[in-house]
Amino acid sequence: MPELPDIEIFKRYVDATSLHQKIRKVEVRSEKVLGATSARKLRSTLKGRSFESTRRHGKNLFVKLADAGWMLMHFGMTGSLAYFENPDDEPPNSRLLFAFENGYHLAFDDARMFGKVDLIAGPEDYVRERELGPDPLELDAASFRDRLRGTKGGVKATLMNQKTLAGIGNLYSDEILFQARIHPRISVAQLDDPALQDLHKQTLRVLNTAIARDAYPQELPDSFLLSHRQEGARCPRGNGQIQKLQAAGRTSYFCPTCQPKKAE
DNA sequence: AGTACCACCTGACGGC
DNA sequence: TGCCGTCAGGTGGTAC
Repeated sequence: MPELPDIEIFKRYVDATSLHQKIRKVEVRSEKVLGATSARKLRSTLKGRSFESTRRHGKNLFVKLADAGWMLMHFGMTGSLAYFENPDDEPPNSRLLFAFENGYHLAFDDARMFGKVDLIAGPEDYVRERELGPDPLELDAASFRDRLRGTKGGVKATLMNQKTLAGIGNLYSDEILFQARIHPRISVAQLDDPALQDLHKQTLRVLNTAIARDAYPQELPDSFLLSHRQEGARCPRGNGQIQKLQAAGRTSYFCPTCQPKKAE
C-alpha cells in the first residue's frame, strides 16, 4: 500500500503508538531490509533509546532517535507497520521487530522485502543526496507548474518520477490523471497553464482525500477510479468502461472517454 | 533528459 | 487439492 497517503498514515500510526518509549530489544528477522547499516549497528544504536518524532517526505518516513540521528523507513511495495502487545500478533512477514519496555512491539512487515530500514544523519541530507523532488503536499500551484514545466516526458511518468515530485506512485498517478481528465500518455509539454493548475488541484485533492480516509481503498469515494480499477469496470462518471494500457512501464487504468488522448 | 527493460523478492490469484 | 504462469501499490542500474 505504500504511496504518499499510506506513508502519512504510517507516520501518524507511529506518532500515536511508538514515541517516547524506551526500546528494550530489536530483532532483525531479515537483514535484506537493512540498508547501509548492519543488524549489530541497528541493535546497538536503538537499544535503550526511544523514537522522539517523525517526519515524512514523499514515500519516506523518518524517525528521530533521541540523540543518535535518524532512522529511515521505506516501505517498498508491500511494507507496513503493526503495533501490538501479544507476541502471537506479530504479522506473518515481520522483518524487524522493535520491542518496547512497556511490553508492546512495533513490527516492520514486508512480504517482498523491497522496503528498506536504515540509519541516516537526517532527512534534509537524505532528500538532497537522493535528489528527491518536493513533497507535492507542500507545493503551491505556481511551484507545481514551474516544476513540471521543466520536464518533457509523459505525464504519468513525470508524476511518478520521485526526482520531480516525491510520493506519487502507480495507483495515485492513475487516480490523479482520472480526476484531472488527462490521458496517461500525454506529454507534459501538451498541458497548458490552466491544465497544470488543475492537475495540481486534483493532486492535492486526491492525496488529501486518501489521507482523510486513512488511505483505506474501500473508504475512498465512489467518484474515485481506485474503487473501479480493473479492466471493463464502470467509469465512475458513467462514461463507459475502464481500460488499461502500459504507461511508464506500469499497468495503468483510465477511462478513454473522460481522458481522451487528443486535447479537444 | 527520457524511456524501455531487467533485476530484486515473495505471495495471491486464476486456470487447468 | 495442487501445480503453474502471471501479476503486484517501488526503485536502481543499464543500454539506447
